[in-house]
Amino acid sequence: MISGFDYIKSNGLKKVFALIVDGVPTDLSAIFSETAKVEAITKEHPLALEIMRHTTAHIMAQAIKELYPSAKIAIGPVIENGFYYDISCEHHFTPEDFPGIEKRMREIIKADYKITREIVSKEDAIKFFSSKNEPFKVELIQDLDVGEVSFYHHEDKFTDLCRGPHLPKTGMASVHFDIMKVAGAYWRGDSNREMLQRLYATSWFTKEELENYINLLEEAEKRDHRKIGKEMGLFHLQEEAAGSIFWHPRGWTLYRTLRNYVRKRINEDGYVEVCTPQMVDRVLWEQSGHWEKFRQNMFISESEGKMHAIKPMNCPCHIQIFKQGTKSYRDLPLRMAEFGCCHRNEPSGSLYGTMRVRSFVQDDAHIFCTPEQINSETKRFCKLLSRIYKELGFESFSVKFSDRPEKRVGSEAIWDLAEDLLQKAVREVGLEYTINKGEGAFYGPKLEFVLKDKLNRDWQCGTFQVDFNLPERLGAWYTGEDGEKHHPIMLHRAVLGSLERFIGILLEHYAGKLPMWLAPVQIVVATITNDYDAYAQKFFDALVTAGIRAELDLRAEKISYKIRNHSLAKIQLMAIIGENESTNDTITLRKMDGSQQSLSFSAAVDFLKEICKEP
RNA sequence: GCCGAAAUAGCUCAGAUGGUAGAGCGGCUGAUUCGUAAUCAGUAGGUCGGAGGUUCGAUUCCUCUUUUCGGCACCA
Repeated sequence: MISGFDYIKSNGLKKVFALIVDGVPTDLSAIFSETAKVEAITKEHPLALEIMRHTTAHIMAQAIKELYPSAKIAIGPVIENGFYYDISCEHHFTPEDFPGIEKRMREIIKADYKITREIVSKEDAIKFFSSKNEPFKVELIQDLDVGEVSFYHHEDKFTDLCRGPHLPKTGMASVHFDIMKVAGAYWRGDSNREMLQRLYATSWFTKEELENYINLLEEAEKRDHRKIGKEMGLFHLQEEAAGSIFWHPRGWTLYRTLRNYVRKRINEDGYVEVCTPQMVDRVLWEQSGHWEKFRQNMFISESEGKMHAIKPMNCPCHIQIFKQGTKSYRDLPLRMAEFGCCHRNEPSGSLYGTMRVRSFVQDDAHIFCTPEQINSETKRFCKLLSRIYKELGFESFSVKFSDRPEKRVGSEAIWDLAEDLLQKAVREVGLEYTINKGEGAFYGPKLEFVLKDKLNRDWQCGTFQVDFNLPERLGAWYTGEDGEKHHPIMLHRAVLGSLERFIGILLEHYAGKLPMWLAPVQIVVATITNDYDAYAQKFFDALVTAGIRAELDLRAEKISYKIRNHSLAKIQLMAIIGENESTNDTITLRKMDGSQQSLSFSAAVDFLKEICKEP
């Protein structure tokens, strides 16, 4: 048997963070057989950063315990870009405390304490943390279904419960970290339990990486759709209608353009569009089961002794249309779409710009079909969605498949069928997917489509859910080939999700510089002096006739002023009209980056028609 | 909903240990007609988020409340 330290020494390895012994990540202190398969984790290894961050999280906990002895520590995991530690403390942490904690952390790193692992029996571990007045650790250990746990000691200065592995000494942790923010977080993610203080930190091997990350955050802040929406004059929100959007002319133009584009695509794909009531008697929601489950989140209106709910979704209404008259298997699949405005009383703390609102419109549709049609409808939808995402400028998206949850309705046979059909269909259209075990809806399995934006952030937008419950609950049926009555399968689907949210995503993805066909103002025609107003007006009129969304700026301002003005509003193209243009019957088109080209009057109109063309 | 922070002119922000506020941009008026990201001058504009309380006096201190921001929880 040899130790990890022996191993790296005999192999002449340096700066090893940890080892992977027979496939299991372990500390350098681990003892293992000479014949074991060993891999050294150095800086380049994918696990290295994670291990380093984890140790840094412990160092932060140690620093906090030393500076605030009354602090009780909970958990401190690694997350994307860094780590956090949850702490219960009488002292309310503020960003002013961060430099002090960071300073102490750097001292701990400099002190280069040895980090050692110790195996402790469950009983002793509980005793130890009880004596240290660490109730969260005690609870964690109590809930572990094992006989012994491992401790990590920073010499005699600090001890934490942890599975590891960790760096062999604190001096190996990177000093390129930054405590970012403090926020509340429920103990064990349970909203009924104590709220702890969560300190978030980011940590990197090099200063450069840390700076890159900070820059990325700054870039994300610049792209914030709330900020860009204001700069572009798209919408506003105000106190009297929290969670609902006031769309301004430019914003509403974007909204309508996006909606009409989707409308065109689904129309081509064999959908019919409907419009259903905004308010529906509670009886229908009781039948659908929503009243029982979501009553808290529904807006209610009462009149003449009747209680209505403002619709939180469209599906029960679509079933009402389906139920009109009789349906035969020949009517299926029936693809029923609606850009219906839905209201959900979202918790106040969850509201976020246009991304999470109480009043929104989904590009919603329900496909009524037979079980045999699930496969072809799934494929059809995947193709539609792929095309729409691509045309909107999203190069890649991923698919998640959620299978049967514990609490569910429907027979095992139909779940088997639906899950198989769904997965098979996704494979057949050539999409890769990952499985979200047990995450399906109670009424059926589902697919979720996740977009990646230019900042590499994920946004779950599309959804495709098989439902073999609601049509039955609401009494929808069709006559099959066999002459018998059958309940149709209902497929709930959306490509963009909510338009409000999707517009937010688009704004952040493009940093406001939308593709021309989506831009609310495609061009501003601006004159250099008022002598050329007539020529500018003529060009502007030609553009409007050609269906271009143009605006005319005849103000007696300098051209540089106008350029700055419109550039700040993210207008990407301007027509500059001065003496040259007017005398030569040309148009100078200027892009936001300053590049420009001169075209004849008619060529300019054609050019604009071309670049503003909707896909 | 929970924890924490914030709210001052249309926007971005400054400010006073309690004596009713200030800048830049924007608006308006006038002048300027000037070729690629801010022309000059003048002027108007604020119950300092809302409601109570303490005080001779509150935008400032206290309580409540609304909204926003950062997270957590939630998201049919």
